[in-house]
Amino acid sequence: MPAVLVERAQNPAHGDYSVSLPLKLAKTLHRAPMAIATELSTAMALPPSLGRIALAPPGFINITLEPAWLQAQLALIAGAGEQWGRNDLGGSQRVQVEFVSANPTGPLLFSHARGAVVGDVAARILEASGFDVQREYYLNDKGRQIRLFGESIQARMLNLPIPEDGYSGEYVGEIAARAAAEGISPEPSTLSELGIEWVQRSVREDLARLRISHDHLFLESSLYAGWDQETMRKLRDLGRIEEKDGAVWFKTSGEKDEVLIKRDGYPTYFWSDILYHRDKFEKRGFNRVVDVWGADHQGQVGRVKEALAVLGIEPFRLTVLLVQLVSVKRGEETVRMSRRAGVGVSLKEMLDDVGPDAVRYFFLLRSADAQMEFDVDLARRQSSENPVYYAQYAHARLANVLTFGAGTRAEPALARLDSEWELELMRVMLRWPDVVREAAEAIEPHRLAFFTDELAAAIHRFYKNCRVVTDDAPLTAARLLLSSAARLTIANALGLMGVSAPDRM
RNA sequence: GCCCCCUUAGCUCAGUGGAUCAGAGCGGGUGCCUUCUAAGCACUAGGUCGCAGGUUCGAAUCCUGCAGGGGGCACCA
Repeated sequence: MPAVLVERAQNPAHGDYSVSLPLKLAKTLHRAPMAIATELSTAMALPPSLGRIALAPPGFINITLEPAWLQAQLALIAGAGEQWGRNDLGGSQRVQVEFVSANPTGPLLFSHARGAVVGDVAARILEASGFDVQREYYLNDKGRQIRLFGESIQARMLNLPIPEDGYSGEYVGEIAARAAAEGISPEPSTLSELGIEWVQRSVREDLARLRISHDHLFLESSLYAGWDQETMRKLRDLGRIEEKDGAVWFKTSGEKDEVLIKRDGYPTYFWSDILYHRDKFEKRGFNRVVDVWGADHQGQVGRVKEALAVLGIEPFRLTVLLVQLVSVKRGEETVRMSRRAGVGVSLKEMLDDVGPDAVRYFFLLRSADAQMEFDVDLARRQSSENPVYYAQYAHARLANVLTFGAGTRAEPALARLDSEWELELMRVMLRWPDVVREAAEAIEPHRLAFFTDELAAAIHRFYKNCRVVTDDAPLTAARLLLSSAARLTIANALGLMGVSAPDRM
């Protein structure tokens, strides 16, 4: 028995909803699809006030919503306020979204911002869908990179050569200068602490400008206060641990095993990942966890999930969003961001250049799993070509007209909202709750941006073709109600994306 | 060699089983401001949806193979 019963009609000419079940049942029932459609449609007993049913070959049942029903929704939408579009998919399940989590050895690059925006909006979507969400930042505050970071600062303080694979950015000099000014002794461990503090402040500032903040900071070092030994014992009991060549290995079910603790005594990132994720599920009891990682970490997904399975945690509870690379296009020049190569544009620079709204909206106009090119010249333009302004302008126009018509006192003549533009606008905005729910189910933030763009188009067409404030008070009142519902819808959509919805532009 | 993502209009990208679905934005072309913001609207693009097979009543959408781009496959992070 096919599961999907009612879906959105793909073509507006076919109505609002479409049922293709007859086509799916035809084979198993050995009956003509149209005959099944006829039978099903009579059994559906759709209230006539809601919509009407039509059959279409080769076996579709189409449902078209009645204008009166659409019109009656406006007051409900306008009255729902911030609740409009929210759903209860999550049923208060606890879900953690972990994102950004870059090594604390340097300021954020623009490429980090993509994951930051995707993670933040994923969190917002899940919140709007009834999940109890925690935003977590994971801080790698131990390990080789941290030691190198401290040594690099020390080298700058003492005018020594920077160690091999060390950090050479300008900010390292700034940190060294500050340490010197405060009379801090040039010990690498002290200096790395100071450096992390400095970097974290910079990261928080950049993220704040992007309207992102986390609920919880998790220190990697906290995993090594007993939890590591406890987990190691458990894996040992499960027969998954082997000591070989001076290192500690995790025995996988596949060809090659994985090192957990290196010969030099340092843990691998894999080991930290295991401890960290076990902590999330077992110690802190999250029902689900969403991690936002760069695409270059793709290879770790499988082995982390395998380790979770070994520890008795169903792997499906962990969703890893792999965010693909970003390149930055300025004029004719394209810069590919690469962490390895150490080239890249800083987030701060881009925020200064194009502002948070454009950064957020542009990232959301691409699905996370597609590599993207960020067109700086387009994002920077304070004019019509810029998609951000298109959506914000739709909101500003409605806000303006609502102010302009605020004195209207009349019973809205809802039935007169019957032009193609008015009905189209109602149909688009009524999709909003489905968009939120589907974005939550798929964890695909970009769906919000594509919906917003469609909604903005419907708003602009309505505005162009239907004068709102006129001498005709009942019609004016009706159109103001429509404007109010539409303004609320696009405000909520922009709000879920963390993009501002200005009243004036 | 193996694994993951991508390959759709000049450019950047949506759409991942359904019926005029071959789309949007940008760029290019042409119209539209005496009335609530023209940061807008209306027309205008002929792209074998990388290629070849397969499954299906039906494939951009699923399967297989191949090609191209990117990312992984370390006792690196």
